[in-house]
Amino acid sequence: MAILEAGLDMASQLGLEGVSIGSLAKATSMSKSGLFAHFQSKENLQIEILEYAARVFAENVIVPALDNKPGVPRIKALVNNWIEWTSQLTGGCIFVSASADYSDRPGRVRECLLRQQNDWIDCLRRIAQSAIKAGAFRKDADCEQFAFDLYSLLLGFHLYDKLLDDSETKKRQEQALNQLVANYQ
Amino acid sequence: MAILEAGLDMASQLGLEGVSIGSLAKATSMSKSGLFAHFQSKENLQIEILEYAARVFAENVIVPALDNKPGVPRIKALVNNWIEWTSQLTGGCIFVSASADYSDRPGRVRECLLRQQNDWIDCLRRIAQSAIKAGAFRKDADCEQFAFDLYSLLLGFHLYDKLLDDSETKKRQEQALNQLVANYQ
DNA sequence: TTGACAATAACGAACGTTCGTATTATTTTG
DNA sequence: CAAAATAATACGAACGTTCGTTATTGTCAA
Repeated sequence: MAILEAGLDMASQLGLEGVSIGSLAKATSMSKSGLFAHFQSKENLQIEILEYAARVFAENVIVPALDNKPGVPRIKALVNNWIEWTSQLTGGCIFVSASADYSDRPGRVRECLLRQQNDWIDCLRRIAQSAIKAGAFRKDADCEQFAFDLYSLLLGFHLYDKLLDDSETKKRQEQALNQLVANYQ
Repeated sequence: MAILEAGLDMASQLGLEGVSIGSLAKATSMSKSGLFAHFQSKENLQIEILEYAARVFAENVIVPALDNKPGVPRIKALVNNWIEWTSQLTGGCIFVSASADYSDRPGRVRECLLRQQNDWIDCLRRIAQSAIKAGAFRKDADCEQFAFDLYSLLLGFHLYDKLLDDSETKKRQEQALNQLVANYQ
């Protein structure tokens, strides 16, 4: 859907809360009312943008990573896909900004986001499990901890990359990832 | 300043962009115009909130951490102070949410935030250097990398703690910190 | 020591704009 | 022609901002 695509891009720049019906209508060359008819509230629009983002995310980040063989190749592919995903969105990963925005804003949007983030962390955990099964990680490696560590790394990269202009950020990320993987081998 | 204190709390919940003159006036039992006269624009208000936050942050997080002796004690104190800081603010660390908000929103607010974040990362780097000098870290430890790793860890903790309801988040953070420190010893 | 005057702070009212939403019309399409 | 999609128009509320005014405080000459 073209509206959601524009909405996603706008949300990545201004945050989900910054997407207004009027500005999104202008961006899609539609009338405010015509666009509004598609959703029935702003909350619905926000949720549909989030779910659209999750579909794009799964398609571009998760699925192609699973094509790689379990262990380090799959992990590195996932990280690179994630970085590619954040660099395509003008203002960065929508889930990162939304997580900050909705940390204390109850409602259906937050619940949706929470579900998605739990799914994502589950995904990271399963990737660690597949690494164990493939013999790339220690048998007793803590998969939940791995998910925490890896997500933290991605968040750190995101902040460095989007806010600061540190030209060495990519190197920092690679070094951290190598160390992280080593800690679990 | 009482206005800035209320503004900081509001900004931690709704983001810096979510602080409106009207709502802040209501929260401080002032008139919109009376409050507005203190700042001369919303942008000024946002910047003053950020700078107030930086003062509180330095006073409650950085300064008391420096009372501990260099090395692991100082690092753990800093981390614990940071966590305490984020838990006091209703909606979490204002710098984290602002970093997400202003990753693609040029202007004076972003410039101010960028300066502050560079200062913070410098602070982390210096703490690693003091750990080296005290013999707690390897002589060739990469202090810049340490700053990246530690800040990433804090960001991961922040997301887990504020968004998800993972009761094991504190344990995850401690384990990650122990591993992180070990990597540099 | 008092009276005049400037400065400061806060006020309520209103500006024009944008917000999300509702109702009603018009167009497009099957 | 019926139905679905889009547009037009309007609503009340909130937005940031400006205005003119009042109340309080501090300064300084008479």
